[in-house]
Amino acid sequence: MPRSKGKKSSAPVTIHDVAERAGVAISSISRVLSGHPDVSERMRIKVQKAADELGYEPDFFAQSLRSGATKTIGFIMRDISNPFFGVIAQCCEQELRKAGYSMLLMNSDGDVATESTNIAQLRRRKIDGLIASLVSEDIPELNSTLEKLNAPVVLLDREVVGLNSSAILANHHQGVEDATVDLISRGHKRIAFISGSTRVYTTRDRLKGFKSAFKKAGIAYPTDLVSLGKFDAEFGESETKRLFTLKDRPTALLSGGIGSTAGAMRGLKKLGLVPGKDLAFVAIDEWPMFDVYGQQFSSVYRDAAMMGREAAAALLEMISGGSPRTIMVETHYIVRESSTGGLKAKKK
Amino acid sequence: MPRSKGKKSSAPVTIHDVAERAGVAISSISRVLSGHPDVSERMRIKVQKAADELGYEPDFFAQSLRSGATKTIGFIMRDISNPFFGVIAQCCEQELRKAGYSMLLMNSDGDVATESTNIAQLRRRKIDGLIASLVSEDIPELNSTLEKLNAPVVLLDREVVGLNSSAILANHHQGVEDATVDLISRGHKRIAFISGSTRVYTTRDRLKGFKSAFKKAGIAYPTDLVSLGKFDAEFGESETKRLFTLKDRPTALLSGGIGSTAGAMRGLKKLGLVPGKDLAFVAIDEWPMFDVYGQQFSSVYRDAAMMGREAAAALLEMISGGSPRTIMVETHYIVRESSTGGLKAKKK
DNA sequence: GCATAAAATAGAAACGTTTCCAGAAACGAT
DNA sequence: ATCGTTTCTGGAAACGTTTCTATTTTATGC
Repeated sequence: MPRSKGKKSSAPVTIHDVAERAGVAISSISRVLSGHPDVSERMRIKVQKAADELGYEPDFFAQSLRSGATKTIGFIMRDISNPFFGVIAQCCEQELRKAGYSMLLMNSDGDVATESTNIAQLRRRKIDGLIASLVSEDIPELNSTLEKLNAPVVLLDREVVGLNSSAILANHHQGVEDATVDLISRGHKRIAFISGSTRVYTTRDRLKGFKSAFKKAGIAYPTDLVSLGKFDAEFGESETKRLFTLKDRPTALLSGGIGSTAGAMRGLKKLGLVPGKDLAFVAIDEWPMFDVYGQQFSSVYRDAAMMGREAAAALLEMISGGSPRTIMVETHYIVRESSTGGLKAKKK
Repeated sequence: MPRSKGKKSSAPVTIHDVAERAGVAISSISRVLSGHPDVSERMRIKVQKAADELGYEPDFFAQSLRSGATKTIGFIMRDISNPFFGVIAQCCEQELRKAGYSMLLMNSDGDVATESTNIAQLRRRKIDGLIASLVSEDIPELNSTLEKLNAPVVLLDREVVGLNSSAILANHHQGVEDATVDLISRGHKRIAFISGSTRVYTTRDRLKGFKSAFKKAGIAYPTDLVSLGKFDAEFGESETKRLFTLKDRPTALLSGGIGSTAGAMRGLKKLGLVPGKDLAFVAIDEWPMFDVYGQQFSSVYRDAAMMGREAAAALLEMISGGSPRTIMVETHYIVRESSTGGLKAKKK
């Protein structure tokens, strides 16, 4: 008689309790509840009844320990408070939940060490899959770290060579190129470009679009106005201030990533420069509500919700044996007020 | 000889492997690694060495199954893509991670049924604690559902009577009252008020501040201009349109919650009404970047980051045996351009 | 009715830990 | 030396499942 007789009603009910109540073996309980085919109708009913009466809920840890599947997906982002990532996370979680998976969320704070600690933690938790927006693509031990996870991986906006993972990539260069072409056609030559680290695809692909627009126009791109470093607001702000106090100051600005854009806007404000008037301005990635704020900001738009859904879909596919694949998400240049200005009434 | 000899190098290394390598019992491994005091220096070194050499990482599920502690915190929000909740989640996760906990994130999508499914899921996963912003406070079975979790709970901006949980409450009424008093003092009487469901503390406390401002001014508050229902943008937009096309249309608007505000702003835009000119406008809760957008929006501000940190702290405290407590977070009325306008050049 | 196959069930061995218990070694005091 | 303590260690029993194997029951074909 291993377990006390209902003394504490709060003691969780286990598979043994159900077996005792139904008068059958615990293996039969397991079989019924997991939908095993070799089960008689009589048994099914008897077990179901006992389980319902006791309000039995299988213990997750015991199940996972035995079966190996944890029904848990790791999700690593630089910073979930970034609304762009927030939308991705939300859509992703919805899809995963529908499929019976739960999401373990971790912020990397943009720090390589934190990220690697997080991955280690997720490995110990035996996650069934990982969705991540990595801090950097060229960490030496990255591939082995991810492979040791022994679980499918979906990367968001990252290209890691030699890794057998799926990827959701945005076609940044197209949108940025369109925007830059437009600015050039309006007469701009001194166009500033601020984005994050070149250690990630995002920045490299945006830069590609920027350069290619200048190439098409047959003019050299302004190397002194390209500032690549970090994605955070501080960097965006200080670089904006630096660039727009240069002797030969830019007439237009493209700022990349939601953090950079926030910083750039603050910087401009402090300099007393108004987008759409004192300079032309295009934000790469939209802040929520970009469409309704008083000031109309142009942008290079991409659909975060779709990226989240696609990431979930790709991961679930791999979990059920599918092969990794790369999904390309388009970006679109959206022209609003702020694309004008900056050219001292040259045309009007 | 229960386990194969290093045939597959990818086979995870268990406590048995370490024991074998160090030539000691598995119980000793466990004792060393969990920092048990009754362990000799010689043993400690020997075990540590073997564990390091093999790169041993304890299996999380086995640990949890045996010890009962999961080092996992559930986190339920209406919608993580809401930047306000995003900031809370981010700060919360940071604090919890520092303490060795991981965060299981679930969106309730503002739906009672989904929320309850999520809680059930978290119960099966035996979480050590829950932080939640509930859909509603008056669900009949809510208390028992949460108590069955058998884990400490911290509620965000919710008051559930008879539940032994901590709560992080924002002092909404103060900020809203200040804002309303200011609007009244500027000459407004027809002030519209849009916020979410009265089934949660948030709305009720805001309404309290709104009413109390009118009481102080000695005038009746405009019951026909108070619209309480949902927190989402659709509601905010349609109600704004309805209220501002009334015969006796309001001259000012307070919109509550980040979603409502988004909707309200869209609605105003579609009506061609400009905040700060055609009406006075105060947002309750700030969107990120409120300080830099071209249009300057007044707001009732509260510190989301602090709420996140406090929530984590309160939960960790309860996990280590502390008692539940209620933390009040102040709100502040921040006056910007949009507080002006709406009064047909009455004063100038 | 009987042999044979198929279906259903029970029992027990995992899964990888922690923790309890008992025994061995070390230590000081007599 | 001997005896009690204390300190340390090994063995084994949990934790709550799933799954393998063996056994019993039922169905099938003659």
